[in-house]
Amino acid sequence: MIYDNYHSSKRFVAVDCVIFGYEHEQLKLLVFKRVIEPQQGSWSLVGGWVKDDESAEAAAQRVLHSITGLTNVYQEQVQTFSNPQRDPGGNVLTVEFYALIKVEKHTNELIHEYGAQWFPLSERPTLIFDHDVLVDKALEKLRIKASYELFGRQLLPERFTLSNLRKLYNEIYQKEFDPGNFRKKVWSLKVLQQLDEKDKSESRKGAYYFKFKDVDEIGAGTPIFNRSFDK
Amino acid sequence: MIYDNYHSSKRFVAVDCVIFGYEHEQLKLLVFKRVIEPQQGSWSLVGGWVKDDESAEAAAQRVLHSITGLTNVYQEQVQTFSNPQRDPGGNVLTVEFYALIKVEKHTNELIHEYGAQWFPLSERPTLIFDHDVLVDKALEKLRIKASYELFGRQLLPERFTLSNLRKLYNEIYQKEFDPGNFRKKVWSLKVLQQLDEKDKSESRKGAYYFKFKDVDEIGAGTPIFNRSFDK
DNA sequence: TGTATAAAAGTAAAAATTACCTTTATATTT
DNA sequence: AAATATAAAGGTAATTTTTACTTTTATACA
Repeated sequence: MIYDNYHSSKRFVAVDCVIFGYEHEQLKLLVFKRVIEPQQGSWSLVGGWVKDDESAEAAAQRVLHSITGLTNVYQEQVQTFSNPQRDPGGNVLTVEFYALIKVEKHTNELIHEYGAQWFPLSERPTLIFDHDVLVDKALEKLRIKASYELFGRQLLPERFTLSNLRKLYNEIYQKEFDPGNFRKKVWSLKVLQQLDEKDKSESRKGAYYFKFKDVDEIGAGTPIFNRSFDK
Repeated sequence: MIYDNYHSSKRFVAVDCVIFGYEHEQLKLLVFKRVIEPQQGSWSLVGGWVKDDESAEAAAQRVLHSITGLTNVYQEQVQTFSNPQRDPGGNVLTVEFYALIKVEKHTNELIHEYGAQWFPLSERPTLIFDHDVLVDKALEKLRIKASYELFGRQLLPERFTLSNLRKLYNEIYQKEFDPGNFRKKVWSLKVLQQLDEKDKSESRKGAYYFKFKDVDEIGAGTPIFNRSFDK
């Protein structure tokens, strides 16, 4: 090691994960009861220390695996918080990620063992430290993502109706999209494939199931935003 | 300190700044000749260690001040790189920022003393480690920023013509915007104020100078992108 | 006085968005 | 068996925005 002179003996490096799920037409957040001091027992994001020989990305995957049993969880780095005073327990730099998972029974068992719990985003408890800010930032990034490309692959089941998808968008942006216009727009993006089967649970007529096309079937850019300044 | 058990004795925390400037109708990057091993003498981004009692944001400001003499430099966090192998000199986690500065004579003197140098983005030398990736990420973020809101306040002089602004956009997106359409679009955003004076250096007729309105004069949202999915 | 130049303003076609309305399919009720 | 109710699916027309141009303007210089 070459940089020895410059070493800090006081800073810790952690990851925190804002874990989003979608169930019963609600966007949900997975938080857990803190098991270490300070503020043991308070609600907090799921996090952990970054080991010496791993990247923050790998640490986040490890943490996500430990509470959900899932591997290869979809995650995006959000930003890093490094104010030395942000955590009263010490100088903790945390790299924030958001993760998207499908809420399912078997993962939920593990989650319970872990003392974690799903909350609808709007009913989540106050979190420790700056974690409420982290949630806001993650949501902001999520919204930007969902405006750039059709979103939902990681949150919805394999097949879903356009109503399911629209309601997810309603949740994300906290507004009501027009069913007809939403259908037209989404279909025009050419990233969905219509299936033969219908979901009859919501209507007499039944709504066709759709699925996301495979990633390699989709052309490079299918932005939902419409750039101005194109010429 | 409560977390002592979990402390890493091997990881360093740094910041790296992708410093953009704009001069002679070119978007430029400030890089400098590395003064420490490994790869002393190679071109690299401007960076530095994050001290124990400061945040990454503060460290970036400190580094920016040290080479430009400027305070309150505009900066945005880009992302954090933490692959333990990214720097052969040790396990260095770096928080990346981009910064925007006006290229001016007096700052340039300091920059020279420091062994730093401006390069047009397209003619920049290869940088050490993963720094070329960092530049790409910063540029990506810059482009997104410039598509969300009218951009240039931090790079252009106090007053500028619409041609100046358009050429900056040409540089950022590497394409030619139509002068008429650009003018129409930019003016419709209502974030510029037209001045009485003209710049006669580029044309017989002369082009009116404009300036950015003060931040508090500008209404909340003036996106350049046009969201779909608005209803 | 004419000419050349970029600035500024204008225009019309095309595309996208928006706010609706109509038709369709079918399980359930009468 | 027919009527009904419902969400799905598809359609439409007005409006707005974008795009690709053209025309007019102001003025220094030949």
